[in-house]
Amino acid sequence: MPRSDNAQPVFRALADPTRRAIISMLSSGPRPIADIAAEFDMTRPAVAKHLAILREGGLIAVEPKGRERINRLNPAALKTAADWINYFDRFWDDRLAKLKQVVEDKS
Amino acid sequence: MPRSDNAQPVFRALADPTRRAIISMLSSGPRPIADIAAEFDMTRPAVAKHLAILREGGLIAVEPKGRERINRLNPAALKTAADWINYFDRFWDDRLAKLKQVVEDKS
DNA sequence: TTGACATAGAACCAAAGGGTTTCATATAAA
DNA sequence: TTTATATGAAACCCTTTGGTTCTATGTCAA
Repeated sequence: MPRSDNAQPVFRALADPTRRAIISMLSSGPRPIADIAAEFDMTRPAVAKHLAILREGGLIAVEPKGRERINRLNPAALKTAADWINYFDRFWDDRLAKLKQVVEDKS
Repeated sequence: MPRSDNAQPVFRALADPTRRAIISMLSSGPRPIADIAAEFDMTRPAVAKHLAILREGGLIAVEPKGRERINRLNPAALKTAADWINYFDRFWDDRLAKLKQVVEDKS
């Protein structure tokens, strides 16, 4: 029986497509806000709000660098959500397939 | 680069704690609505709305049975979200630990 | 067939969410 | 030191969300 309360900020952060896109984007490297905002069809303050929510979920960390604020992905925070979801794997059980996949990815 | 668009209904469904609790609840067996609603401090129509959103995410299926409607968990739908999240595992890489865990669980 | 039960569904409401514009502030560059 | 840049933050707006109450409908049981 997974506890979801502590997972709430993470699931909340993941619920918006823009925020998921930001996560993808930051997986290729840290970026300042304006740089991120440039990729979306919305204003910088809107993106800043999304970043704040991602921060609340622990999904990104911010490092001030001069007048910029560099946003860096913290993928480990996804584990909270992954743990919750993966608990239910046992109910449709494809553990063998998963084992296979993990082993193949490793090679 | 994970595609998140088709995952939207699932992530949306997972974003609410009540809905995650319903998922947990249904993992121990299918139930009619009133039965589910009895476990929460809210009205039955409120729970019915949550069930509708879970249905939109494909997370539950409904089978009419007489005057009841039995809600059954479809855990496979969680795979959509799991795939998206698990993609980022490579960025904090504990693949060996995961392999170990999967193997141990299997035994 | 009449009455109780399980649910659907509409109408409504307050709060949260996702966006905007505008203004303030700190740092870098001229 | 002045100016431009990167961001923070407030105020506001419309839509969505999560909840309610009330009413309607279909099915089971007397």
